[in-house]
Amino acid sequence: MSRVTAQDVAEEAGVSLATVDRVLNKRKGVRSETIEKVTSAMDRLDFVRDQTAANLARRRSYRFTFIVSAGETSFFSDIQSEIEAAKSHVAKERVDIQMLAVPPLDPQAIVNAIERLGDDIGDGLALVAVESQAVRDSVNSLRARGVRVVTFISDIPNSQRERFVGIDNVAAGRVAGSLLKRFISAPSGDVALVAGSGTLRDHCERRMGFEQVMRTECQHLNVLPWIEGEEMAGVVEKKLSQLMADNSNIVGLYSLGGGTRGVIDTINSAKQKISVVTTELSKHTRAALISGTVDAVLVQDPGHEVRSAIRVLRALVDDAPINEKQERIRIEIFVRDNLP
Amino acid sequence: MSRVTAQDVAEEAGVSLATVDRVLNKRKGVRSETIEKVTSAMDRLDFVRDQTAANLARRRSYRFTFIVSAGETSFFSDIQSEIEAAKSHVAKERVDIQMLAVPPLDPQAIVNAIERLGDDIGDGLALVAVESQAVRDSVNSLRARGVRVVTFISDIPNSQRERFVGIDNVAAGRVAGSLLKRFISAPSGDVALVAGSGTLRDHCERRMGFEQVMRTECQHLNVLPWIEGEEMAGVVEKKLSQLMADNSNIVGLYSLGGGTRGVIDTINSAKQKISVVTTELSKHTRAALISGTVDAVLVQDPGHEVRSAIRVLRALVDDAPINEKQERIRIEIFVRDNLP
DNA sequence: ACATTAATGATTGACGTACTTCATTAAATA
DNA sequence: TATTTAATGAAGTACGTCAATCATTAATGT
Repeated sequence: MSRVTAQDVAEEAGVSLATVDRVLNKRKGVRSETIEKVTSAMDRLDFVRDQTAANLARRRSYRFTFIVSAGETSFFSDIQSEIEAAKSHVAKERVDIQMLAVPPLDPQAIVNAIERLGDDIGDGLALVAVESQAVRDSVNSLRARGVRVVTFISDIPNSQRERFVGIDNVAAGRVAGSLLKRFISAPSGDVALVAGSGTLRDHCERRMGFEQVMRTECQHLNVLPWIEGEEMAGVVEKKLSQLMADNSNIVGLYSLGGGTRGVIDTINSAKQKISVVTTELSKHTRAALISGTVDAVLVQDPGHEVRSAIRVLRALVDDAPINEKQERIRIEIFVRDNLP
Repeated sequence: MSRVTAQDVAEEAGVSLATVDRVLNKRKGVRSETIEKVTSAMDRLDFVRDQTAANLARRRSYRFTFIVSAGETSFFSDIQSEIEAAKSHVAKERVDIQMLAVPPLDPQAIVNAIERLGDDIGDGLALVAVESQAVRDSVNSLRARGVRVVTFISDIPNSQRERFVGIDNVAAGRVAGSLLKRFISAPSGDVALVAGSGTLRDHCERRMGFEQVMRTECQHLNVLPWIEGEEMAGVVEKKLSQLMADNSNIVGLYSLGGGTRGVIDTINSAKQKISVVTTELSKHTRAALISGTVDAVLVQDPGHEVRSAIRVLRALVDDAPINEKQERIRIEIFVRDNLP
């Protein structure tokens, strides 16, 4: 039994192929009772239109742009290589992807990039957003032009972006908190907090989630003022070793942004046994997990995020439903034993 | 700039379309130097063949069969509904899926099902395998007939199955061990182990991984003889409450299979504070995570597994490369705060 | 009754690749 | 040199849908 075609539906419904096509593509000029005849015939025959043939006939090809941060963190270089990998992978399916790396934390750079691209931006944009009115406006005007926009990794709420592809950062912070709560067996002590920059929404949100848990469930633990590491290992190392020299009672640490290498180096050379949770799966965090310096690493899978962004953009362009379960980006917890 | 077609390649290489096609589809009758001319032209023009058009022309449609356990556990009912969901989703791409549920733990049922299907099994089979020579033979003869076979969730090594779609269960057991090791703050105590059946390979492997960690890293903890719960909540509850009555010093528990509801009910009605790690994300384990009865739940994502099995089977049929990163099934750790 | 509009049919040519047939040319063998 | 064999070209059909055109029919208004 071969597949049911539109022609079969036409015969079953007693109409012409042209009419079936009109119904299929929601073109006007069909009486509602005829529409009914056709749709019921489609149901009876279990017709599913062949997307591949449809795309071919439509000459539809998708063109998407990724604008990502050119940060020197391993996370963003992972993101970039995942985009490259996906690019060649989806090329077979008539999806063309271009990537632009812009200086991190610079709203104007994003706005300029979008301006410069013009129509070359294609059918959709995946954007690592930075909180800023200029970016918000830029996104909104893209949407007005019919370009589909998703934010990526870092969201910009209250804009017309149609979706955010990334994790719930408040929840990520809470996960860190509730893991540390369980990991720390000491009856009391201080907890250090290392972040990248206060201007990054995702960092702020993680911190918020973490402190929520600490405040409400860990009265025995005292969260120290946070260290702003500027995403640089050297800065982190300097500030953290100072902090540890000043506080001999540190029992836990959460590093929620870049510069994790600095955290690891500092702790390795310290004597205290500290429970540590960090982000990002890099060479360094892997080694630290295995050696036991770090207890858990919280991660968002860059590959999943890139593929998800592409699938979502495609679904938006096609007006197709989105498989929510598949597109949910996980807050992944890695310990020594489930490292990939 | 529109896409590069095979026709463009033909012109660039100074040959006919027919020759390009011969090269593209590895048909014989082309001189090696001509092949070189064509492939280099493809490189120069960045030609990527249009899969959608190719599939259309080939009239290729895929037919895959899933044989899964009809177990009454929530995990397998999740698997089944994910297969149903995927079925309608991939139908647009000319992929036809049928599902067969067979009695769990019954090798002969699997063999019979495969026999009965005959050629109706289609191009590929995803099988929740059971350790047995009869099943192994059955798989091997399918492979000999050209049917592509992947095992699914539960592997059957030393067979000709081309791939296993599922998690590393030994690693999952180790994860449970190293989490409990950190969660348990008591200086010493007993640890209970609840499994389903000793005849299930995945359960044995998890147990092995768990005991590895306990033996080598947790000398202060004593793993009690394991409880065989037969995947039934009632049985688990009975045996576990007996065990807890006999041992007043239980500080940790790992439930690695079905019947987790029995574990939760028992612990809820006990007074001791026990660190608990379980499997499966069900209504019950979610509630237990939120209430704090359970500390962590280790999960394999059924949706991911189903979609992965389909993608892998398709790649096998097409002789296409497999995106290893995308197909790696994660050992997911859920705590209260990263519940989906 | 006639003109107008709306709904439908019939037909056709894309889209990019697969695959076949038949003819032609070049190379290898006798 | 004649003959077989291998390599290539030329041309066409098919796949299932889209989209456009033109012709036809039915329904509506004047």
